[in-house]
Amino acid sequence: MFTSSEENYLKAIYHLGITSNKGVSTNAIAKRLRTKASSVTDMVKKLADKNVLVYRKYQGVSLTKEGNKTAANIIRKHRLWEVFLVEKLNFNWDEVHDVAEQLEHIKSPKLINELDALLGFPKYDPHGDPIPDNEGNLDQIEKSLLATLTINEFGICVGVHDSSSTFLQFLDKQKIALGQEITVIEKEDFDGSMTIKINNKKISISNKIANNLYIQKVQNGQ
Amino acid sequence: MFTSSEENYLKAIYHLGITSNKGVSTNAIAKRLRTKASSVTDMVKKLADKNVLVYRKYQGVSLTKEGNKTAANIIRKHRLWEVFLVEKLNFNWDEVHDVAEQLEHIKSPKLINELDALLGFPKYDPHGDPIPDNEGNLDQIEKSLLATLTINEFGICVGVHDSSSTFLQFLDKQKIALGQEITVIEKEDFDGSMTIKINNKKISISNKIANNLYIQKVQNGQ
DNA sequence: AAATATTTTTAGTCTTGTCTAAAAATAAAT
DNA sequence: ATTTATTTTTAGACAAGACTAAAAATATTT
Repeated sequence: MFTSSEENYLKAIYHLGITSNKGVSTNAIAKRLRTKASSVTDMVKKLADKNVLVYRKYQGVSLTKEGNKTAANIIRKHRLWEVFLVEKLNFNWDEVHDVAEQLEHIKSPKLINELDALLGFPKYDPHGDPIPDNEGNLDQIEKSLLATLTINEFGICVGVHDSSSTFLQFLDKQKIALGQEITVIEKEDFDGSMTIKINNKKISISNKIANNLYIQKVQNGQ
Repeated sequence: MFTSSEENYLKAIYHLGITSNKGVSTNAIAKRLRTKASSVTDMVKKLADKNVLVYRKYQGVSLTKEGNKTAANIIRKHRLWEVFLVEKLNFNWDEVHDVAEQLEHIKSPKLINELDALLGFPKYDPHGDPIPDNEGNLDQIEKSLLATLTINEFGICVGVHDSSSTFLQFLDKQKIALGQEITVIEKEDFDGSMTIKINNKKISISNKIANNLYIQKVQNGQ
């Protein structure tokens, strides 16, 4: 069994490990958890003793098979709780994160299995992120950042890269939501902004926005 | 804001304070929390500094108004989660306690208000214990221990005194559940056991059982 | 009321998870 | 290939919350 703190480290390392295929650095973990590098070194040694990660001094860490499964399970819980909050308790998608951070540490296999059933075995959380199954597997759909689409390409908005509440609230204001069809009308070379068609309206969005929205291409895609 | 540990102390003192109108003793708290008296003294000083209880050396403690409200709120959360587990997640009433002990420490007013609404604003938990409202008030119904009923008295089973899983499982086996009508047929002076009618069957129960079942009298009662 | 038993508190220690400051290793730059 | 910069680790400290053992206060007996 792991403490909440240990679970948070595992989750952080899992997320950071997805992008880099090298070991995850001490500093990267410290930054993500808003803690100090020295604290990370301490914890990482402890987790290595517990066989959930491999640690070589100055070389960063990587999760073992067991560590990976453990981390995926925490993320599974986090995302299922997010679905619950939105679907059953009328939370908006920008309100769920902090509560789910607490709920993810509750220990009860029955609880999470029954919750999964209550929610109808969802495959994605309210931000479009996939929910790992009990074995830690998650199905990755083919999705592209909106910024990478070319003119006339279109698809369904299926996720956000940044899930900060400021970004999500911005999307709410612009009436941009998951499941909507988006077509690229125009792209500006100068600042990377683009005009898109959504809800049968044309709106202009900055490059930063386009780099934080995931689209599942419907046509012209691979 | 309080730590989980502080909350557990407040809850314990609240429960112990209901019976005794004197200060709650250090040892009583220690026993209930399965900890040592010295640990209790430490924590009690800290809580006194936070103005949730009054502490005088060697005289035990009592909750302040604020402490009482805080404790009631934790119990409110605990019992609402218990209802959720039974009503929505197919938990049996003997399985909910440990999970609710974890869930009660989750911090989110919106979460608990929405949960309350989802459950239809229940007034009692699965063991028949009343759920405090947001102000910490709880409605106490008139209930008596089955052991105190006299022959031919009858009423509805509305709660259990002991909510250990062994007792609850015993009740399941005997097909005794909340909401059922129970009539006292016979009482044995020798050992305090009694014969009762329930589900149109006569069964014999020990004094210990009768001392752990709450009945709301329907007739002959006050 | 003195003697004994019990309860409570104090004093000091331990573990977990964090921190700061300094040392050591690695990476980058001239 | 040295020097400089960055990253990482070590060493030592601290707060929270628990513990043991001893001292002090309160209760109970006789």
